[in-house]
Amino acid sequence: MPTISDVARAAGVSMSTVSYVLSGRRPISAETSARVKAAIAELGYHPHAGARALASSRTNVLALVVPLRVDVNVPVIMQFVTAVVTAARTYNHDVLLLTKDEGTAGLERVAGATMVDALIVMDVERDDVRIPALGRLKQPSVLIGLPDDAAGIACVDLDFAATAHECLAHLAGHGHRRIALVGPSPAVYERGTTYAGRFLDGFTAASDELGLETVAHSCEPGAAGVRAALTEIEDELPGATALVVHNEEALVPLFEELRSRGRRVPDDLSIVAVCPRDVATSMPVHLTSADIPAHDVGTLAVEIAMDLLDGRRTEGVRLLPPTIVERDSCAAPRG
Amino acid sequence: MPTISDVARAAGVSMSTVSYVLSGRRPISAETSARVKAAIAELGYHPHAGARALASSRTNVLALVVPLRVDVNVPVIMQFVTAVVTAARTYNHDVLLLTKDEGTAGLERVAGATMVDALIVMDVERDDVRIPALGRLKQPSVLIGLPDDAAGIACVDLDFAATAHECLAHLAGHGHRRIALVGPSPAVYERGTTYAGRFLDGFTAASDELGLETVAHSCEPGAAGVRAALTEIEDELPGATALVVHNEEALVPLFEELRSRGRRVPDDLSIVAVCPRDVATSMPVHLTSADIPAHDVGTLAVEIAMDLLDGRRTEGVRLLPPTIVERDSCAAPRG
DNA sequence: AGAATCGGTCGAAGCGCTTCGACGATGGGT
DNA sequence: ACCCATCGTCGAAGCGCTTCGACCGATTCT
Repeated sequence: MPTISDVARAAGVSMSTVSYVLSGRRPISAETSARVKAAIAELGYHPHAGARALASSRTNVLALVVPLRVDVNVPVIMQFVTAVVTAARTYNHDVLLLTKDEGTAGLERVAGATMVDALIVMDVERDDVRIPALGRLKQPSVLIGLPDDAAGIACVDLDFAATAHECLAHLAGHGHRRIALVGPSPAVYERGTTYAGRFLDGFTAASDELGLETVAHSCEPGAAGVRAALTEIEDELPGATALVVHNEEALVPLFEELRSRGRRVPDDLSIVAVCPRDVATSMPVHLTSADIPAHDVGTLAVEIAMDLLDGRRTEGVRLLPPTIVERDSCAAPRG
Repeated sequence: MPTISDVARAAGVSMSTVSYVLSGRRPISAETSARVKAAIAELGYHPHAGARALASSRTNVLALVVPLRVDVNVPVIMQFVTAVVTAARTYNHDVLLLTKDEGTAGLERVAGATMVDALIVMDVERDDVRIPALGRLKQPSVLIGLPDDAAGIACVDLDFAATAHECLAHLAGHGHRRIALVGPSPAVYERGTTYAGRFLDGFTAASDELGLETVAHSCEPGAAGVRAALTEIEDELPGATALVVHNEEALVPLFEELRSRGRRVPDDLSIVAVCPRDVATSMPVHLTSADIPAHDVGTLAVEIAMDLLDGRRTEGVRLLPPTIVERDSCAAPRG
């Protein structure tokens, strides 16, 4: 492995000149620069990351903390991850992957050891213990999700309240007045990630605003859960003509159940789902859906991290606007 | 951030003693060791990763190259990833995540910069251009998958040929003699990952060995593809009583199609699938399936990497034996 | 014309750690 | 009683890089 001094010798300059060619922090003449670059290419020189980190206290690595809970959102998580990695690369950074189960200790470890310049944390909970820990680190961090109190840490997420509003507005636009929400399982509401609650709040608010008759129900996983939810909904809001489904997992059993009840989508019942595009299009009827913009959120998280590193931009909460994609699951209510 | 010399001063010893306490490379008396550890805890000292890497040429970081192709196997990929990260942590290593689309350049970058001690590469293709590049690196690597020529690089994968054999043997055990394979889409066979071909070879060989009548078909994605495959199968092997499905994506439309043809599982048709456990149990009938042991493969990959780093174990190919989990999709053929 | 400025380069210090050789103090073997 | 090994510790070199101050020659300003 050639070192910077090999390059310097080969190019007939000093080490510092090579360094400045590489970093651009001082002007270097075109010829010198060319000679140095040629030497670099010829020797196949790569600066040693550790040495560089030691001397500059910059690692060009971002930590990304992912939940490893293997539930239905795995593809969405993967979308976040690839978005973050890809975006990081455009800023010449790499990504160190941590799992949530390492908890606070993991954050302290990589930050304390100066392995990373900044941290991006997914799956942040309402009252996440990691937030105070993050605040103590010398590296900046950005949260994907929205805790109750971000304590001044930057956050990015989809605007779930606005998403609920858009879903209802879309259905109202088709003429629906009686609409039910099939929400996540009670476990999700309890678990602490706030998106379910924010969606529900938005749903309720939009319902009032639009003058709709609505009911909201959580939905236990599995066919039985769906059946129960549907039954209760018919009980509490008889004649509902549309469903907002904020529960990816429920989608398949929901279609099964609707089929067996003889209700056709969208003829008898319209549906708007909140789920990734590919899930929406993998259903028997392609669903009109609000996308989870995992890619945008991940990319934005990296951009904020970079801004923070450069001392730009003050922290704060960024809620991305929803996008509803119209497909085949909405129609005007019957009669 | 306290440094090792702060710790040394606080404990009243030299820097090297602190270092030896941490690494255990030289004997240190119990009292000294205790004093040093106390100082470390009190100061909240973390060794600087870059400095350590520079001095020791060990980074304690593994590179993991993942495909970012967002197709149906995303959950499986995620299982690999979490297995690798978790296993790496037990060896006190972290994981740097690279995407396949960076290709050879990404490998050379992180290896050249000495950011990692070893590399684990997923989704290796038949004639993967990254293999020669990997061979040129000074770091060892391990492949997940099985190329035509591993060029001496260690490989880990499920034994797909044996898996096919087990699937057939299981069905034969139930009394089936006429069995069809619903394979991956032609694109998968062409793409270059070898598992599809290995499964097919194993299927054919086992068919002969067990004296079965079989037919194998690729299956285009989507409902239409499934319908076509099923029709051709009925044509070429009329009266087939069982299916081996090596195509996760086809499963949902397959059930739809069987329902509409009035064929019940397992009463009229038995099925063995090759897919993750959760996919198998998310079908209308819980499928008897051969698991993709992503967790084991990922863990083993890390173990091999560690062995390689310690100069232990010679490279080679490790094919993990399959496990068939019996559920509700197999019965004796009718009549 | 002399001072101030700027572009381009060099030398050296120092980032925080590991590791090698050295050294005194013990203790066992003979 | 003497030599050698071993244990426990220290000092210093050096890993490969960045960056600061200095320097020199060429402009530019006044």
